[in-house]
Amino acid sequence: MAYFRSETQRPDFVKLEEEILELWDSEDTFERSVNQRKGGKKFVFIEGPPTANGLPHPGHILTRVVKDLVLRYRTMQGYYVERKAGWDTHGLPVEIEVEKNLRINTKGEIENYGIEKFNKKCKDSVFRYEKEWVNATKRVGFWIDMDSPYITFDNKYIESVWWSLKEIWKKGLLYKGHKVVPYCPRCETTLSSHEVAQGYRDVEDPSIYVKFKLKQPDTYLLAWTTTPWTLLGNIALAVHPENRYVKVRVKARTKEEDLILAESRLDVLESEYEIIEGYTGSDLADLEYERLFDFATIEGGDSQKVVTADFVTLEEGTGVVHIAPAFGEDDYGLCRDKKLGFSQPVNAEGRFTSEVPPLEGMFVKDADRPIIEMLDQRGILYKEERYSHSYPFCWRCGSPLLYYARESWFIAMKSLRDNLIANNEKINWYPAYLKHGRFGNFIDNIEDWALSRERFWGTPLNIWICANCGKEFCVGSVKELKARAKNSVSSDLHRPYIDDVVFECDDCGGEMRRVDDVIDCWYDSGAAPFAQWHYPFEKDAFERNFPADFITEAIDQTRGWFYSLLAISTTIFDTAPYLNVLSLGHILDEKGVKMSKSKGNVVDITSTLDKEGADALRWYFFTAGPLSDDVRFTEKGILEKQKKFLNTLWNSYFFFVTYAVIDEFNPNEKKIPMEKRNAMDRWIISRLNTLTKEVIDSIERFEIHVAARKMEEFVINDLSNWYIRRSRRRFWIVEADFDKDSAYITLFEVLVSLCKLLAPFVPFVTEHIYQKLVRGVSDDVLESVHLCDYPSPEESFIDTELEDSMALTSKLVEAGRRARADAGIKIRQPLKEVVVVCSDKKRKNVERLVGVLKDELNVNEVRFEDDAFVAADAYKQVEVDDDTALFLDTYLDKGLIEEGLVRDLVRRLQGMRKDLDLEYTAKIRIMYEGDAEVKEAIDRFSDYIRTETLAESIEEGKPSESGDKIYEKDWKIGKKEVHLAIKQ
RNA sequence: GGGCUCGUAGCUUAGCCUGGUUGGAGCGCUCGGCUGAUAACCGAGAGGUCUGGAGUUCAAAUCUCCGCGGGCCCA
Repeated sequence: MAYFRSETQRPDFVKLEEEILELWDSEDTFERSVNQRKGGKKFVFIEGPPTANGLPHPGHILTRVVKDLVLRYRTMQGYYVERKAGWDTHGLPVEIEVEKNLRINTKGEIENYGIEKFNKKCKDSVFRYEKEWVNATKRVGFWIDMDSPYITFDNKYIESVWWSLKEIWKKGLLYKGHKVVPYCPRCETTLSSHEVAQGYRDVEDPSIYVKFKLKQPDTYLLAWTTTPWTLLGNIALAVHPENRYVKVRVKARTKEEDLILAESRLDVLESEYEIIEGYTGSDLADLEYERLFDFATIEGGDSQKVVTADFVTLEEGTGVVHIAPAFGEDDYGLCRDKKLGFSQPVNAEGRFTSEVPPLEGMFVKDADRPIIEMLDQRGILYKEERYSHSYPFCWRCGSPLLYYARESWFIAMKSLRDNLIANNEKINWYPAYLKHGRFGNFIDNIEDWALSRERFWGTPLNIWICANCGKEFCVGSVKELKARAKNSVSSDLHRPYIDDVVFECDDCGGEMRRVDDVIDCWYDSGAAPFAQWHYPFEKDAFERNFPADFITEAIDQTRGWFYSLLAISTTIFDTAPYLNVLSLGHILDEKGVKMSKSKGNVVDITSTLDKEGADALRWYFFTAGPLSDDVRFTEKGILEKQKKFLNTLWNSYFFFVTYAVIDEFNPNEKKIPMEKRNAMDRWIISRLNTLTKEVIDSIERFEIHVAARKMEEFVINDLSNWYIRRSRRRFWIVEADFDKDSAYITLFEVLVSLCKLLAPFVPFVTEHIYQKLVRGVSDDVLESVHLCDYPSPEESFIDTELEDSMALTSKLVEAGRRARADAGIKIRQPLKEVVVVCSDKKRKNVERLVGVLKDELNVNEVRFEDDAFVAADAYKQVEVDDDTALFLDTYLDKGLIEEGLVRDLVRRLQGMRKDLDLEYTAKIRIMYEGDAEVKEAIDRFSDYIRTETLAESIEEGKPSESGDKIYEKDWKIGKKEVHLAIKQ
């Protein structure tokens, strides 16, 4: 009885994968792989939650298979690896999708439509592509628990987020300030940076040089701006502290006047000038000037003075920069740092308020012209030009965006800078340069986190303020909310329900109402380490799972999720929330350009999965290069992986099964100790164990591509093209044989180990092979390769000397083939001998593998000599390396020629067998016609020919009949003509 | 505009950290060979201004600086 089932030679990998998916489903293999490790060491992973309101693209697939690889690997190593899926569900992108569908644009329109209905639509929309995500996730083999995922819009999740915000609030780190944001005055919406980036266009704007009068007669600071309307909000003028500035005397319309500007910007002056004085920027600090427009009220500090700022450049303008904190982020930050005042003469629609009577109600961009005219009339416009630059416009409606200070809530991250830096030190970054590079630089210069969003669909900001006395209160739980509420509390914590909840002020008895804002959805996902477990309302799961051992996402998350996790964890727990972070590159199209919807070059991953399958795709990603590098996506590349690697692996397995079936080989009955196996066997086992070591080392360093490439080389070169090719004949022996058993048991062991090694990388084909090789054959074994332990190297099986010997032998084989090619003698022609001239040490190494050398070079003898060897004329010499040379005896005697002829005949006969597609074990009868030399050779070697071709007889002559059972062919071998016939 | 990162044969890439034999592979191409697991394999060959330039050095793909191009983040 056969122990193995025969196998198809050309697998349909896609079908195979679908069958494996069904197997895993029906046997709960994933759940069991996790649960059987319960009680073992923990390996904690956090899923960075994707948003399911768009289809998964190739980049998502990459992160999913990398996560899967690492988690399967750790699981097989015995770790208990829980894997909770997560969904990111809040935020502006979701709202924008819904707005598009409703064909509305502005906040006003949303309010008219109804926040309740709007948020319901948002909630429905976030799982629009859930099915596609779940399918893709399963299809590529990412094992993660999608049945009980964390969802950021869940009440429990929100409650945990509220708890954390209250912790921050209690520490006094949550405060209200202003944030300058890109703002569309028409849509009345702030835009995310991603949206802003979409809308840059080159435009021409007025650029004006304005004279700010100092408190000395006829002396002015000359400033430059491309947004005249912002002059109404001017608070200060900035100069660079170290730059050179000069006072120059110029002729104005009627009189002379003095202007101050940067020395290197003097060429902006249009008239003759005379330099009066020079200063550095810091000399100018604190100079006071007269207010340009005396309209808007200024609150909260000084104004109309010169300050220094490092961001002032000398590439354009005058080196004197007009500062309006309401309209520029740098400006706002500078005024805050220098404790200057603030003025906001523009309303939410981008129109001047009643504080500016001459311009009241006018849209700011339309006010540029009247403002320039006003300045000109007052004689303080030095000159006007046009200026081309790129400026952001609203991607929806095309309005120019305004940078605009809005009230906003902040987390005081700047005050925690040292803690962030210290906690970052606890994290291993892959690649390492991110730690002190991009990420380190970012937190070195960290700014406070603008947390609030004036929007609808998000976690409501849990702060209530007393309308009467201004007292703040932050709610930290649902229980607290209910306890404080004067009215009933909805079971849904979202807007608009939460907006109706009012408290009574402890201090004055006034009515406390919630601020209108929701929070940044980056805070939601950054809270995942605890919010996914509903901490602290439920404690166990979080305490087991913090901090995480591992997270991975693409490089763009450096300032996104990687940061928000660290920021929140630092404010609340003052520790790092993850210990290892692997940053991945992006997927580019085949030209090396990023994939984007607008370019239309996004590859449809499902078609790849339907054609080449998940293993080929995974293997392509894992071998393409360092995971931290961008990778070009080409279908050709994936197909090549399937052909080269998967097919070779398959064929190695197929070869084994084919002969194991014929021989009824049973691995359970044969135990052959390593020392009794031949050198070839010990070599491949040694290589396998060396490989195991290298693979583990590489995975531990997250050098996934190194591990994968080493395995690929092993499969193709060592196993398939060397071990199996060299060992083939051992499997062909018909009768029971010790050496044959050694070969079987060795190949079997290698294949099974290899499956385990490869299982985290290509989980489908390895599972299939395991099922056929192990599960179907032996009782009492684990039901899945993914339930097995990951191999660990068996040091006693590693024989580096033997590996070196084989490497040298292989070099000698190559050299011998070169010599044959030089001499024009084909390999099929046997030769008398080859002489190897080398050191004693090498000789000893090669001697144990001399059979391999003889076989590969088709020579009858291998002889070793020292340097003194002098070759006869017939010897062809080739160099092997520095101290090794090889001499091939090219002399052919009659016997050798006959042998060669016979080899040629056998080769033709084997070809004919293949033409007939005969079973490997089918017997044949041979008839031939040829000259006397052919007959003589065949007579002499007839035993050999019959063994090789499984012939029962070999006769001279032509078959008398013809038909299906007879196959005849004329051959030309060298100069001889031979007729061959095969009878079945 | 700023920061970070990548750029090696037609394509995919090793080597770069720690400078030093004629810069290795694979795919594709040409020629020859081999072939009863393999759309495989083996040998020879063509194909490289190692993105451009400058510098450091006895010596640079490798270290430094300045460009160019791709990518990411931020303005």
